[in-house]
Amino acid sequence: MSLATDAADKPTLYKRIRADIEKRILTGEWPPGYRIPFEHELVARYGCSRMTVNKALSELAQADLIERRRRAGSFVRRPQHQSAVLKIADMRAEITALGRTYGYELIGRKLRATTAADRERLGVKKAGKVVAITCRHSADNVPFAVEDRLIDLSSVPDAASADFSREPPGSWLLHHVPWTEAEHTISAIVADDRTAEALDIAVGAPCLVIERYTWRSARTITAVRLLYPGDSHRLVARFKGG
Amino acid sequence: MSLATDAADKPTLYKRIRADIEKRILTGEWPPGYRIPFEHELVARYGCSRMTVNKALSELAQADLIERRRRAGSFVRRPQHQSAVLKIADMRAEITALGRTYGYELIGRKLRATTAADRERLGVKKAGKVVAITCRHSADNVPFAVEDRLIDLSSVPDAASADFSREPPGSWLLHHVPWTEAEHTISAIVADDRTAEALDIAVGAPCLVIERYTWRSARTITAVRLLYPGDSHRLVARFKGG
DNA sequence: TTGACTTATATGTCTAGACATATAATCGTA
DNA sequence: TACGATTATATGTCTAGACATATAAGTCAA
Repeated sequence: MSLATDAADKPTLYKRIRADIEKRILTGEWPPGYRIPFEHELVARYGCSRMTVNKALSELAQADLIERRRRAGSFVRRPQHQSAVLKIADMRAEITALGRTYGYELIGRKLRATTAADRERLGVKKAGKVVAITCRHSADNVPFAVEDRLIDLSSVPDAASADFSREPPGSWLLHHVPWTEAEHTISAIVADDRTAEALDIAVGAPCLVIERYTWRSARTITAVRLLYPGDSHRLVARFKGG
Repeated sequence: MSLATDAADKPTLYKRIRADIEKRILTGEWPPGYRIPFEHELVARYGCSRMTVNKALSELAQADLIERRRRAGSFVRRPQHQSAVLKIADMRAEITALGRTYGYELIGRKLRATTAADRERLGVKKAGKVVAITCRHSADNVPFAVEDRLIDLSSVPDAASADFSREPPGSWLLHHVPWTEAEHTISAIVADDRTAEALDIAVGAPCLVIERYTWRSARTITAVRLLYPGDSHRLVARFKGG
């Protein structure tokens, strides 16, 4: 039998404190600029030690919900519209999540010495070798996106002998490269002849372009350009999702 | 005089521990799946208490760099390309950051009862009133983006009497609404006659579209649609930026 | 009024313990 | 061999202290 008020002893104390404060901020009860109770006040309110409330507040500060200032206290921060978590899912995951059948097709693969354009695109200076891959992802046999990728072989030598006819280079890399950082650039273009044909859309139709440049501790790994039919595809980014 | 190895006693111990581990992960020295030393081993290595290494590891877990499993240990996670922090800056900040002069111009403002299309766009069911705003942001007097916005007056009644002829609705809202969540959708279109004229580009030129839907604890606040010339504007998202 | 100095205080970090809990590994039994 | 019970252990949370440090606020002199 549980107590009358339903003890709900599931979450730990520091998480409850964090959730309590987060709720007051998100509902507007504690607006931006509001000084939330001092640690010693929360200690008294929750009847716990300072380290416990400190952990709750530290996590809120890490999430940019509050700002902590020595001697002054902790303050609710202004919402920051400008920052959003953009999910760029793995192509297969993205398509299967839509309940559609994922399809992959290798269009071209070439191993070559870097051209000046390749070096420009990869952001490297020295000459070297790359694998250039063109492939297409489809959903229910309808073109979903075309991919145009360069892999720097000086960083990922194994890619020279990898078989990309069945496995998309993106997932291959995900399993063969230990850790990476990436930069994304998003823009819009209209389809030229080749793009239109590859995506099975009209010439002049809008396309969304995502360019991703990936590296690991200052070493370039890959540069990829993804072209989506612009009117069908949508990227959804949710801010401050709990 | 500092010691030979350069003591560098600036950062606190837990931050040093966190940075040490992060570095090994990022350089690939500890690849995905690698079991990082147990807490008690790190305690021995750094000569500190368990709470200190626990704080370092907890933050790495929060940042999704490692995964912690009871009784098993802590493991380096696989890199997660699919998540990137997309910065959608405030328009003025974005333009001034480029070293250009920001300009704002109100094109139209209308207070009206919601149409079915408005309700669809705002995701509300009940009838009500909205302010519909169209405006233009420019950089060095060149059109930079056009904005088309609805504000739900049942959530933000003050917006009815706000003066949007000088202040963009985005910054007005930022100062009048306590805290919000948002969802962004990005797509591409080609400019129709009106868009082409507003952005001073050719009909049929590509445009990048960002739609943002904002709410506060389940209450709709605003829906905004931003149109950028697609070949000039770029959104940059950086993943796992230190 | 202004600037320099002092003080009070809230947060930042850390310790040396404690018990809770999930679970990998082992052991025992059918 | 397969499965259920037991045990060992790494992490999860928490405490009651401690000292460090940045800084808001007050004090005092020029």
